[in-house]
Amino acid sequence: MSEKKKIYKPKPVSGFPEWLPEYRAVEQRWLDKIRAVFESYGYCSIETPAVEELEVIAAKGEDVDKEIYVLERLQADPDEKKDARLALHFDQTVPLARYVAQHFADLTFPFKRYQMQKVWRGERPQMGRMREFTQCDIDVINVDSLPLHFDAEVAAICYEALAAMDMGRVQLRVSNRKILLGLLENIGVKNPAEILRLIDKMDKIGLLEFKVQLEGTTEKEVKNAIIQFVELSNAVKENPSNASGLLRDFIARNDVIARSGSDAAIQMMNEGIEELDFVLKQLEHLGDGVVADLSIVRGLDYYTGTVYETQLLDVPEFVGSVCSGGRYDDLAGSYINKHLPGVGISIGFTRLFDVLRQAGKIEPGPKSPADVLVVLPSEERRDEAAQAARTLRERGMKVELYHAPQKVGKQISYAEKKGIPYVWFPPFEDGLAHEVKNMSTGEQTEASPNDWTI
RNA sequence: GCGACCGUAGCUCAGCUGGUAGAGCCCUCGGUUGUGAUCCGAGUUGUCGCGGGUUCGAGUCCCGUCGGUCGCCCCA
Repeated sequence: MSEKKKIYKPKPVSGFPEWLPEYRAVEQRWLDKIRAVFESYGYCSIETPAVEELEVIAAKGEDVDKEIYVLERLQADPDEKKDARLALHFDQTVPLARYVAQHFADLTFPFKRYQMQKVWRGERPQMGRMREFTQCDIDVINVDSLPLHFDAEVAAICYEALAAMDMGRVQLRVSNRKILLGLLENIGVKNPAEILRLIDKMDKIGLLEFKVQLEGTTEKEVKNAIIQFVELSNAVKENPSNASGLLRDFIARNDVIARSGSDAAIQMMNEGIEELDFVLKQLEHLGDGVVADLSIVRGLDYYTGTVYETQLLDVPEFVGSVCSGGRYDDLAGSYINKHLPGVGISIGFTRLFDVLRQAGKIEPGPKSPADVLVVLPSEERRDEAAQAARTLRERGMKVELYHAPQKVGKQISYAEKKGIPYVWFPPFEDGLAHEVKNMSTGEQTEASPNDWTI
């Protein structure tokens, strides 16, 4: 009686992506390139644990709570309530804050670090949105004050990292929150969050729909000022090189601002304009890869100045940002009694990779890293084959030795399927020479493991 | 978390208004002796997501449930 084996049918867990070897190879190559660019600017690497105490993560507050995965044992002890609850981190900025506070005495400031790790968010997955994904973060943190220079530097680094991969045109869009926040405060907006969210959606919904949704949110005078700002924002988009001129002009002409404004608010706007101006000037060498875009707001409320988003111009079907960040006045205020301003930007690596993969923009790599497959002619000749493989490996090649003395055709077809470019034939009989076959041309020549090169 | 759609072999899917499962790909073997990608032949593979209901009979209809895709919220 043959009882049927119970099979648990494998299925993917939605939002937890995994790739086949040929795509994983590309992913690894890309990560190496990003790392190389980060390090070329002198940023160091750190890694923090996958989990933090829930208290630490929830310090960011509000509606990110619902995205946090908590960690617990299936069979928890009844008295385990006493222990701190653990949670998977949902970004790398909060762990960085904790890290900096914790190792404050041992770090050298400005602290420049990059971090490439998985993060987890309990969201409904869809195109470009996962529950587990890799982010490549780069941040600078300093004590008391942080030069504006870094706002430009981190953006330039990320742009360079993206350019190092073959992904078509990307555009980094920069704004400064002080401009919009100053304006809204200035004109006395009572529900800034709602307005900000709406402005952030401008690109997606268009000016017409924007005006419709703006109806009923606030009084007329304020509304007009906002619409004027959005029109200004569109004008800047059309003529990004004149961003600061357009902005200054806007303030000078706007009678709502002139009449009702508080000095502090106007000062904030001006500050924002100065800062944006400086950052854009520092990034001029990147051409139209970097533009001003006043409609960029960013949801996370700790950003206080410069903010960034990045679009893949050659994948129009995906409008989300693949690389975002900004400046925060005080990163670690909730963990240490120091003032630690910072600026950082994060490449949404998995999003970037998956969107490009689905758009057919990524050429898969070989299924094996090997350069050479050494054929095993027979058990009697295994030593000779293994020796040839060792010699080639010692000379720097990646070499796989076939595992069983099967028919030669089978061994070659294995190399073909795995994308191994060369097949090595040890002598099949005493006195014969080694041979090597180039799989793409089919050409086969005599060769010696001691001096053959690819 | 809310809404719409979907769930048949490892993969992509077919299965008409209910009558007890099929194709292509993949995989394995073969088309003699030491050479792949083509071609030809043969073969293996399914609790039709799960549970219940209607029916003489359900992959096919109904309910529930779980999973997936997309949209919204939000974001990398």
